[in-house]
Amino acid sequence: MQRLESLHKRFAVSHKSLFNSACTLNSFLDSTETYYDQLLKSCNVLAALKQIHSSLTTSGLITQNPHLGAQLIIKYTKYGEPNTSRSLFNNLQSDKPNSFLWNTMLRAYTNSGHFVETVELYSLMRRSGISSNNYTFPFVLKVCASKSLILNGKVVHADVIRTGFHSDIYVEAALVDMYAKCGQTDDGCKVFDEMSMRDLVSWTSMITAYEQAEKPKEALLLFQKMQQEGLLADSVTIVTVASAVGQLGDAMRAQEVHGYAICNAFLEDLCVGNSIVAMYAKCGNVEQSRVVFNQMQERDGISWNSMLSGYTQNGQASEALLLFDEMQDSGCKPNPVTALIMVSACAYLGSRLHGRKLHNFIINRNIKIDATLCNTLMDMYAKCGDLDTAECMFNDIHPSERDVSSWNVLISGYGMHGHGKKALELFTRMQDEGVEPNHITFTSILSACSHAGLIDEGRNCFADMTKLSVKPEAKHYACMVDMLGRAGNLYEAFDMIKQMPSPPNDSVWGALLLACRIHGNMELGEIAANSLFQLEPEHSGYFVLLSNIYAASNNWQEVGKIRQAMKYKGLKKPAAFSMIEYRNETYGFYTADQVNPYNKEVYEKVESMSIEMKMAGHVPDLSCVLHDVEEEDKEHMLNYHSEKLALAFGIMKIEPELAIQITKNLRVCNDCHSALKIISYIYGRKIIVRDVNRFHHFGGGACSCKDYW
DNA sequence: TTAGGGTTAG
Repeated sequence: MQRLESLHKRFAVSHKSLFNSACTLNSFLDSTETYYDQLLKSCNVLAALKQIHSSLTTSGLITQNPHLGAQLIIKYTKYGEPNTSRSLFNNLQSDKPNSFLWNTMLRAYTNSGHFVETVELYSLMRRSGISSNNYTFPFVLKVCASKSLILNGKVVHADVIRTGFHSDIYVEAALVDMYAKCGQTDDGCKVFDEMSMRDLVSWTSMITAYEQAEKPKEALLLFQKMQQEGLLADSVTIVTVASAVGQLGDAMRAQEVHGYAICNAFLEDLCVGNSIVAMYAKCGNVEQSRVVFNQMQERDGISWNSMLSGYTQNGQASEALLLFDEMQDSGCKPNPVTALIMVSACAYLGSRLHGRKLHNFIINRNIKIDATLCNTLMDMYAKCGDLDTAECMFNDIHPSERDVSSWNVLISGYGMHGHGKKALELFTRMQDEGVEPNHITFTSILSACSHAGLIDEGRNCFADMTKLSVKPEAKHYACMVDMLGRAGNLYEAFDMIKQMPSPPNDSVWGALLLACRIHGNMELGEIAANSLFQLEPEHSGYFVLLSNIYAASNNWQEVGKIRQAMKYKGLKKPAAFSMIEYRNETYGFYTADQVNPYNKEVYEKVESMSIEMKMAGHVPDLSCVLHDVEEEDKEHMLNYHSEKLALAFGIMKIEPELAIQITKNLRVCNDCHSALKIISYIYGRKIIVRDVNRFHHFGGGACSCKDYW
């Protein structure tokens, strides 16, 4: 309070000398603002402004010097009184109209986010015959850029040319930015190419334009050209360049950018640090992200969010959960973006416990649940096996507030749980309610048809795409190939790939390879695998699938060759891992796990389950063991698959009336799949398994996937 | 005596 009183005294002293000169006023206004800003955000700066305003009006100074009025206009708007600014502006300009005051009012509106008012005022300015100048255009263009008002932007561009300011470096940079943000990169490029002089900001604007248009190669090429012309980047340029490298996913270039930032001391800039963290994560080098993150002198919410999302993107959702705790310990408050990232992490993990806890956290912390967060929460529940809650949330959204993503999430939720018919019903309902399906809707519905084996319905949906002008992309073809492959129509699937308008990607060939593995087609399997080895030479999963095909036909020689190739390339099959939740705790099991706390009990149960299954007629499917070993050893290996260990744990611990839910990081093997079916029958238990592709609901000796997965 | 370029989520 004492500090506040002294401020008031200083204010009074300055106020007395205020009439002496305009210079005193400006510095006074600035100092008032700074002091109040720093000391008390809620302090009544407005009262101070009003006092000054009235003194200036009484003395008549305000009409003599336009800059005094301009200061008040800017500050009134800044402190939440745009209307007071506007009436002051109206009074002043009716007295003595000049461009400077108009520019000031435009500046006040633009910088305080009153975009509609900026556009309206500019329009009034034109009608009133006040001439615009090089200061006018950047403000208006900035609004057109941030609101994607391309039509208004073009009108302003015409005004720029008409008034002869098209060679002003500030106006040109603003034009480049406006076109870029309106998605018209080519027009922006044209302005950029025609510039007679370019400074760092012009170059950065154009580099950003390419980066925003997801053309990272062009962005980086331009960055190179800029350096060739002898310009040194600043921190803003580096942020954009880092983002472009992230889009490209080029780990080598990521190191170069990082090096450049270190050499030029840009890393001290918080934004640069954040962008480097995000860049490394997008290039798959999340360890390096963490190193940079740990080295940062200062961190804000974006730093934490970048690191959290880096872990999630790279499949290290558990690390994200740990870091989330650290974030709170450090005193950084999670924001809605943090919530979104963490909900996605829980969805990835398939952890219902963490998901629910997080949802409660979001509610308790009053984090606003907007449409996106709501949809992500629904998605999380569906992916954690709690489709009921996802449905409830969907029903709770007012019909007028359901967007296309809300429908997509639920359609895809039904799909992954094998409820194809329900997904189709929802697909029809959304259209009846006037919501247009987009490319994601079609991915969800096609995949739902595929999971449920609804071939004809799937074909119809694929045909609907053209009718609804949604262009089929590779991912849609992948769903179709998966669906046809499931039905055993391998050659029809292969024909579909050949007819694709764009080159097939890895997911398309991957779907064919999976179908070949299930139906034991070595000929097409080899074609698919060879294409995959060219497209994704480092992806171990495809090697494993092909070796599965050979193993199934006892072709151990080929299996050996693949193992050799994998060894040569340094590829390893990721360790199989299954997770189960019991009474607020999460338990994880690796294959042949020797470290879990229930080791002895679990292994005893596995052995007894194995006998029970045999008695019920289960024959171990030894083709699932890739190693060329004795039959008896193979059977032993099968028993210790991670999902079987988790299952044994679940049978022992989880109350009989509750479903046993297991999440696995890879695809469930054939033997485990039949074992799960038979166990569901013997023990009369409901077992839900989420594997890398979908959910399997086991009960009464059958699975919802109808044995295709 | 006013002006142009930036990072995180899906």
